[in-house]
Formats: sequence, C-alpha cells, structure tokens
Amino acid sequence: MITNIKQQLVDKDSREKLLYYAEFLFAEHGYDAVSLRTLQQESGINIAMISYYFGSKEGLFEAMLTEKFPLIREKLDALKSSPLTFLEKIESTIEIYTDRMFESVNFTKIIFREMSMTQRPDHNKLIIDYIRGNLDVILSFINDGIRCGEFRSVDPEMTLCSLIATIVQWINMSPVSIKMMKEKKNENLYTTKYKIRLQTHLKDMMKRHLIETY
Amino acid sequence: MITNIKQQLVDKDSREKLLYYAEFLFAEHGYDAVSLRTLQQESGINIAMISYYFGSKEGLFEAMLTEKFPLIREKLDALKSSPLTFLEKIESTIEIYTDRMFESVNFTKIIFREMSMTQRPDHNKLIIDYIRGNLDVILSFINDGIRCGEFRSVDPEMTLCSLIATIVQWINMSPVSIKMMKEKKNENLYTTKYKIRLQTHLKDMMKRHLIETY
DNA sequence: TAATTATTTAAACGATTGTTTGATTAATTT
DNA sequence: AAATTAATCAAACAATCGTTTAAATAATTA
Repeated sequence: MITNIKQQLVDKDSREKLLYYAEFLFAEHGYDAVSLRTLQQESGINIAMISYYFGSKEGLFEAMLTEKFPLIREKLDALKSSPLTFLEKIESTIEIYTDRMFESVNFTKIIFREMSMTQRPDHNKLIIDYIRGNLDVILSFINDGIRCGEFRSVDPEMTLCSLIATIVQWINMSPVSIKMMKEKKNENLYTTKYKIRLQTHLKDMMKRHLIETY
Repeated sequence: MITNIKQQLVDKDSREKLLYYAEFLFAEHGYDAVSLRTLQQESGINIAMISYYFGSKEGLFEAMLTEKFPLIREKLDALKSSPLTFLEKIESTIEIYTDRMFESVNFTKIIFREMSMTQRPDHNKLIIDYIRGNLDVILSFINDGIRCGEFRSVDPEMTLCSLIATIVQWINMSPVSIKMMKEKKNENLYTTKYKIRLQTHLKDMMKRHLIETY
C-alpha cells in the first residue's frame, strides 16, 4: 500500500516529494524528532533542496500546513445556506469531518498534536485561525438550532467539543484502540468500515443529545 | 500561581524539581523540543544531575510517567465491585476522569500526545499498557449495561471513545477553545467552573445516549 | 572527629542539528 | 546552438544536542 503511494510519487517533482514525506514523518515521529537528514534519506531528495524550496524546516512545515489543509470550509459554508434542518446540518457536518479526517489521517494527527503545545506560537497561529473558522460555523448550527427550538438547550461549546473530539481521538488513539478492538496488531483503524461505525455512532448520539423527542 | 508552585518547590530536592519542570516543559513544548540545558535553566538544577538520577533523558521521561501516573485504577476497581447501576458507574467514571485530568493537565497533554506518535515504541509501551487497563474497565461497564438491558445497544468502543475524547480534547484544544469561548486571552480553561460544565454535559449526553426511556 | 557516601559542579566529549556554500548538471529560453 | 535559468549535489559551517568526566562540596555514618 505504501509502496503504491511511493510509486505514484516517482514521477512527481522533488518539492512535492518533500511535502509528502514531511507530512508522513512528522505525523509518525513528531516535528522535532524528524531531522532533515532523515527526511533526505526517506524521500531520496537532497537536503539542500529544503532550503532551496522552503527556506527552512519551519518553512517546510508551514508550506505543508497551508498546502494540505483539507478544504472543509467550502463544504460547511454550502451547508450554512442550505434549506436543511439543523439536525441534518449536524449530520452532514459529521460526514464531512469524518470523510476529511479519514482522508488526511497524518495531517489530522499533526495539527491536533501541535495545538496542544501552547508554547509554539509559530505553529499555533496558522492552525488556530484555520480551525477556529470551521468550528465557529458548526457552533452556529448548534446555537441556531437551540434558538429556534429544534434542539434542546444543551451546552453548545461542550457539544461541539464532543463531536470533533470523538473523530480526532479515534485517529490519535489507534495504538490503544487496536488492542481494545482485539484487532490484529498491524490492522489499521482508518478503513471505511470504521469510518461508518464512527459516523453511525456520532449521528445517533448527537440526535438523542440534541432532540427532545423524536 | 506558577510562582506559588515554584515557591513550594524551593524546599524539595533536586530530583523532584527535575521531574516537576520536566513535566511542565514537556507538556508545553513537547519532549524533543525541550533540551536538557533548557531544563537546567528553568529548574536551576545542574544538567549532570539528570544522568545522575535518571541515567538519561529517556530515563527522566519514564520516571516522570511512572511516578506521576494519576491513580485512577483503584477508583475504577472500587466502582466495579459496587452495587451501583451501570449508569451510575458511568457517571462516577466521568467524575473520576474529569477530576484526575483537570488535576494533571500537563500529564494528560503529554500522554495523549505521545500516544499519537506511533513510531516511538519506548514511550508508547508504558502509556498503552497503563491506559488500556483503565479503558477495559470502563468498556466492561458499557458492555455489561447493554447485556443486562439497562443500556441501549450502542456501539461500546465508540461510546467509550466519545467519553474519554471529550475530556482529553477539552484539555488539548485550549488555545482554540479560549477564542471560541470569547474568554480573555490568558484565562485558563482548567478551572472548576469549566470542569463542572464538562461533567454536566457528559453526564447528560451519556444518559440520553445510553438509556432508552427515562 | 574521621571516614565514607551522596550530591553538585564546570568543563569537555563526540555526534547530530539546521543551514549554507560553490560547483555541477539539467532544462528552458533566446 | 548559445545563453540563461532552474535544479541538484557533496561538503562544510557553527551551534546545539545528550552524555560523561573528574574534582569539589555536603551530608551521613562509624
């Protein structure tokens, strides 16, 4: 599977290769644990190309973030101006987020890990501004749903936290979850099978949480 | 507040100081970003004391983990053999976890961050074995509750994931949450006020999720 | 009090870090 | 085909990394 992806990268240029392997290695080992020489070895691209294309390791990280940010915003904005009920908007949001996060497992790991390190303003600024915009849209779904009487008067921020957290944590907890699910050790938890279980669970839980009687 | 804690540490010995500042710095910057010379500066303890007491930086990390692991297990085991309903056991679990995690914010950040870095077997082994035991107990509450008909037939693993994830994510997302809550920038989200909001939300959500009619 | 052990220190170790250099090759433009 | 730009490379840079040393001080034991 990985070799297939590598195969796909054979024809791509060095810049893209660096971004791909940076994302992969940062996700698995953490930003600081990945030396540029490791990146050179894994990607096969000369170390000097990093400063050539990105200026620095920090520049590489920033480029990876800005160029690989999953484009969730457009989909959320489309939802915003749709004629769906607020519950349907929440259900769509669950689908959008699980889809995107399961597509971008490495990316998801990186941003939510970096977010927890409060003393790294350079990394945090980009992440916070991006994430926050999306979360504000979802929060408005919950708040408006409450205001118009469709939803119970739940705690909006905590509800949002539960929604996002469930998906993120499923992706981040994989080493523990694998043992818990009694899966074979190297089975991964990012397959469609688990994505659907996650979606089903979240939709069911959110519906009962948000709607008084149904 | 921090200076108060520092004050408390004045009389403590070097080993404890190193453990305290290691936990603090690892949580804020990440394990690899904290050099032993930074630790020396912050703690005021000579760098050679690290290998003297812990053998290595890795040894320091391991000592910090094993000596600071919040003792949740005993409380969970006590719950296990109590005459409470399964819903009450879940509610108590929520209280135990929020209490412990709010007491050990730095520690919580570190272990759930390290957990997401799959290529660090040394760090992961300790964490996984510890966490997993606790999660298995909670999972048994959910499974037994379903089996005896007290709970709906929810997805047990996903439900557990939502429960833990909500608390962990609230602790890790603080830079984003602060903006969302329109709090003053340096206000922290680890106060009793927010702990109670989190507990109330989780209990309410889990009750509606787990119980058919009530 | 003398001897022994525990703690602390500044300085140094080799290895590795991110970054840059200047020469060389490949691709593109004129 | 010649000239110009883009891409790639091995080698070197100073700075910092985790770790160790051997000497000095403090605390404890005999």
